Amino acid sequence: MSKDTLLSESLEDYLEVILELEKANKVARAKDIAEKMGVQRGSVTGALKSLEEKNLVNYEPYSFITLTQKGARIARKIKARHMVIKDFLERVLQVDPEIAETTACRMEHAIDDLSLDRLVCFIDYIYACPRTGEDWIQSFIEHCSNKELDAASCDRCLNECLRRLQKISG
Amino acid sequence: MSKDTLLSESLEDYLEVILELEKANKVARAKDIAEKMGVQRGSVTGALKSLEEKNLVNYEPYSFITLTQKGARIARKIKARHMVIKDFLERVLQVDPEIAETTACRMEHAIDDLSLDRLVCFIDYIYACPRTGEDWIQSFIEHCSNKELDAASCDRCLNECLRRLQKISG
DNA sequence: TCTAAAAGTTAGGTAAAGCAAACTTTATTA
DNA sequence: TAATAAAGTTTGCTTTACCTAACTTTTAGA
Repeated sequence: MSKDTLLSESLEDYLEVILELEKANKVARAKDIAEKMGVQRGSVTGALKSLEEKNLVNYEPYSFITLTQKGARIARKIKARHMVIKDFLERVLQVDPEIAETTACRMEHAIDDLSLDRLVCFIDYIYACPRTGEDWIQSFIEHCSNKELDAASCDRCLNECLRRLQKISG
Repeated sequence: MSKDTLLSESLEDYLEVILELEKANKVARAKDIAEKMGVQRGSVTGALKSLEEKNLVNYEPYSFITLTQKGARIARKIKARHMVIKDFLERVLQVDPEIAETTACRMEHAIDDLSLDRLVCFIDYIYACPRTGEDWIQSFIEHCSNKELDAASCDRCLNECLRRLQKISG
């Protein structure tokens, strides 16, 4: 029924953009899709036909455009991938938001479901585990420039951790 | 000179495969490229012409195939991306090696240089920092199934960390 | 309400990447 | 060394995804 129709990256992008426009305007218009995708209006028509054939959008010439259930499910999935990857790049790897955005746009088509689940879990774990968290990531940034763990900041960081551990184990 | 010729994913894959074959056989043969890429022999000829035009391979009809300096530089870069991503998926996220392999094959084309650098640094940091390392990842796996941090294993994990911290701070 | 502008579609074209099948060159071996 | 097998190339076709330009439909204002 709703099995993997194996979409191209391009069609995945269209679904994602339509989802965003639906959320913003209740309905997507071809012109806005074209604008968001950085593509000519004519190209949108072709993509819509192809998505319609695959039962991912409700579309007929000159009509409004909405996602079908199946289309919406896929669009949300891809958007979720995007957000998780962007989050990881930004909050964990401390990548600049703009770069994180464009890289997430590409990686969202490449990651598999299992790895994504793990990534979600991993980000969660970093912030939940008393051994890591905010300050641990802070010291990652320093590590990035130093490459070598430097004694002074490592000490500071360890004390932070110790304090937290003592608080927990009483 | 050797600036970003903006290769397609497909051509990047060809370079990577040629690099591997060169490493194994000193020289790449079209038949082997076709086999590794899962593509017909005829398609390889086309790709080689295109790579030759871009000065990435030394090629003329019926000749052996080798990478130019520029081609080798790009191929190594992509291979490095592949290895780093695979390493992260396997050793950090604990993704099954086969899935890690195929996902790395796709993600290697999507990641940017800065994020890759950060990822390298991050993996290094996890294993270098006394707060994390092998046992911390071990407990990540448990966290993955439990979702909630469970008191018993968290305690065990904390003790492991404490022991290490005490050893370091004397 | 009628007409221009905006939105949408169609038609024809290009480029990348692949296929299958026919063909040519090179290599092997009898 | 000749003929045959293997490797490589060419040709013609397909699909995807885009473009531009001309055309049609819809919308909105005078």
